[in-house]
Amino acid sequence: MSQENLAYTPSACRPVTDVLSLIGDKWTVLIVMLLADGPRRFNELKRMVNGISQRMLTLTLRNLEREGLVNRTVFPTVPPRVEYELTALGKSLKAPVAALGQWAHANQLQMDLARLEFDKKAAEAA
Amino acid sequence: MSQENLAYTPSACRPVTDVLSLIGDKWTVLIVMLLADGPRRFNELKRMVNGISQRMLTLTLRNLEREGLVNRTVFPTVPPRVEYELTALGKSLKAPVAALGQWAHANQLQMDLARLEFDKKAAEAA
DNA sequence: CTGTATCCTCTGAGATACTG
DNA sequence: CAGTATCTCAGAGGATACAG
Repeated sequence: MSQENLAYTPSACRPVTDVLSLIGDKWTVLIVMLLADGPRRFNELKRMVNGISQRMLTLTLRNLEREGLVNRTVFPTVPPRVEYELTALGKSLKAPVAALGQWAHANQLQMDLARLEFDKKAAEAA
Repeated sequence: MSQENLAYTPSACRPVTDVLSLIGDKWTVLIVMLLADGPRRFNELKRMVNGISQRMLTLTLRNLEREGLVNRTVFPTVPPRVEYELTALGKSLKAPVAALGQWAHANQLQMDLARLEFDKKAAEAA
C-alpha cells in the first residue's frame, strides 16, 4: 500500500474498508476458521459456535456465499442436508487472518495491561 | 469485547475476533494507517479522513489509546495542541493489517464478480 | 434439518451546539 | 484547537414462531 496521505481517505481505501466490513462483523471470521478444517453442515456449525442465533448463522453464511468465499451444497435427501465449504478464495483468506491472529495472540497481554492502566487512571481522575 | 461465550474457540481464532472487534469498526484501521507515517494532530487527522465526524475521531483515538496502540501528548500551549502517535505496539499492527489490505486488493475483483453472479441468480429466482 | 419471517432492543455513528 | 454533550436514526443482532 502507498504511504501517501491521500491514499487513505475512505474512498481510496475502499478495498480494505470493504473487506473489513465483510469480515469485521461478529461471526464471519469464526465461521471461516471453522470451515478451514473442511466442509460443515448447518447445525454442526450452529453447535460449534455457542451463542449464535439461527438467523445470524444463516445471514453470515449467505453473505460469505455471496462474496464467493463459501460454497453451499444442498443434498436433496430427507431430511435435507446442506454442506458449506470454503472456496479457493475463502481458503486464501486464512493466511492474512492467521497473521492477524498471531499478532493478536502475541500482544494480547500488552493490550490487556494497557486497558487496565487506562481505566485505572480514568477512574482516579473521576 | 470479550468472546467468553464461545464453546469452540481455536487458539488461532479467539484472539482474532477480539482484535477484529477492536479494529473492525469504521475508522480505526484508517487512523492507524495514517499514524503509521508519524505523529499527527487532531484536526490534521480530521482533515485527512474525509467524512469522519469530530465525535467519531475522538472516540476512535480514545479507544486506540486505551488499548495501548496510540500515545496522546498534550502540549500546554495556547491554543492547545495534541499529538497522536503510534506506540511500538501500534506500529507492530501495521504489518498484519497491510497483509489483509494486500489480500483485499488482490481479490477485490473476484469478490465483485462473485457478488454480481450471486445477485443475478437471486434476481432470476425471484 | 435447514431455513424464513417478524418483532424488538441496543448500539454505532452522524449532526449540531457548546466549552476551556 | 481540541474536545464534550445531546439528540436522533438506521441497522446489527437476538428471540421466537412458522415452513418446506
